[in-house]
Amino acid sequence: MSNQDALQQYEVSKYRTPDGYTSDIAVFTIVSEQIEIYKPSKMTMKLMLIKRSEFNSEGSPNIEAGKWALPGGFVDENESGFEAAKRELEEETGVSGIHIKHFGSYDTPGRDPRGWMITNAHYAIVPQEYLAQRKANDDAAEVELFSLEELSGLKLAFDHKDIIDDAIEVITNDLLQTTVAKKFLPEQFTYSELQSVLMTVTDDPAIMSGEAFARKVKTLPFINEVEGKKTSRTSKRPTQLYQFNDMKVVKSIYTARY
Amino acid sequence: MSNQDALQQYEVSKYRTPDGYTSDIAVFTIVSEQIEIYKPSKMTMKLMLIKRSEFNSEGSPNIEAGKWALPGGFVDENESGFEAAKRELEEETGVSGIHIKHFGSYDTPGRDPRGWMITNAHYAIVPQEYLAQRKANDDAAEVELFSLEELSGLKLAFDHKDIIDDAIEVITNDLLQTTVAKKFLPEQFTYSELQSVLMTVTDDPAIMSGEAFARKVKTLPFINEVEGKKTSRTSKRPTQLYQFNDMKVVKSIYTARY
DNA sequence: TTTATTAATTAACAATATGTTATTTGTTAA
DNA sequence: TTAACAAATAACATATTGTTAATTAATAAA
Repeated sequence: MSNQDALQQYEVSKYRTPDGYTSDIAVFTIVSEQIEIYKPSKMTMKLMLIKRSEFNSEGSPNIEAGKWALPGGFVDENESGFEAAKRELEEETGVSGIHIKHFGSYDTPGRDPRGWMITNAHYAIVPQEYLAQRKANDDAAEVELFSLEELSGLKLAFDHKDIIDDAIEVITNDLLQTTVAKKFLPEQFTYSELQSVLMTVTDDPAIMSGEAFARKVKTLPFINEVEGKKTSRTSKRPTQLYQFNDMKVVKSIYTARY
Repeated sequence: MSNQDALQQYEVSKYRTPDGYTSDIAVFTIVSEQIEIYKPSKMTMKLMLIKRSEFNSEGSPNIEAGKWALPGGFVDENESGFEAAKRELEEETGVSGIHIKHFGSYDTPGRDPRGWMITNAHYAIVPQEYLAQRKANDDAAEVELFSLEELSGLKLAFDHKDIIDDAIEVITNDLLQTTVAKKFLPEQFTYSELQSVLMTVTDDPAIMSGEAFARKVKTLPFINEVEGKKTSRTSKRPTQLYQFNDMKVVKSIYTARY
């Protein structure tokens, strides 16, 4: 019996199938407020949410209208959920080629009143300039950036509260245990800029201490000093620039210091 | 316009929906071969695969027959993909209450010749005794444990090669960066047993060195010495037992040693 | 021009932690 | 008794960290 024959006898209609397949994206950005020139910026992690409108694009009343939600939408038949997320991110922010990563599936029965709906959750990292641009382009749409603390007070659509909580945990871990921090930084950065990014998700004293961290950055095998290149972004005194190389790092909790 | 009204106007049938929604499980176990009594066992990580049969339970010819595949199956309407994975794991191994974790969604168009099929991939950790039991119960079924090296030579169904590669990467990272190693160990274990588990996925010299690792285990905040309790499983000389506490650990690559 | 200011950098050094080799211990089995 | 051997401890040179202090290179105010 060949695979062909087996295929002919397979009836797709035999099983009850989901009523919808969507992708949602938690878009994170770090907003840096440079209080004064020649000072390191104060960085804050923010999440972009949209307010669900009263009517959808076809004029029908919208489900969960008025609540804040993650951007997202239906997956087309000829694309993967990941591709759909990329497409929707571009539709929402006008940005492509940005870091985006799948981190979970949400399919609890009853999570969406419209039926058996499955969503794939992704997080994306978008530099703040892009989002500022988008906001300017489409001022009517209700799009807003919320700091992680502000999120707890919001009315959120569907099970997006759960998805967002998971997204925050995942991005926190990834920032500390992988080199994604680079997606929040310019190609070349100072130790204090890297430090500020990490401090949006950790208060580890080994990272908070300026001298220790500055010394440590020089020894990390996945970061290179850019010889002779300096900037005055963060200090009057020109400051050494660094950049990530493409080394892959996995470090165990059994060899760490505590 | 209330949510109720919106719901009434929503037509489920408007969108093309997937043809099937499944869950697959990569079942890992560590096989320990104790060569001699009073010696630490040699541990090897293995993955359980099933050989797809020629005909399915209803007597119809089976798709991808004869190839090795991850156990799994269709998600029911009234359960989540995670619950389906638990159910299927229990059907396959007779075990419940075991560590199981979702790690990815696979939905590339064309991945399954039967149509638009979405699968959620999970990994499970099952102590070898359970699998030995299962094998004994159901000797006819083609179920086999493969070491990670053996996997590369196999003919695998669908995109299970990709899923398995991802599963191995995920479990490797989790073993090193979380405390899941405990799921491969008895409640109380010796430093050399923990070391053997970790050595199935790493060759970090800081973990391989007996003296250094034994010293380090005592200082890890997420592992407690079980005062006064010893075993002779691994040595003639009674050996100190340890156990994990429930501390949650996240350690950054920026503070590790290289 | 001089001086105050400040982030970055370097220095200094005690306190910890690690890698390594050697020694001791507790037990079994010959 | 004694050999064997994993575990445990010791010993010590080396490396890393936490901390505090000093220095540097620039700007901006006086």
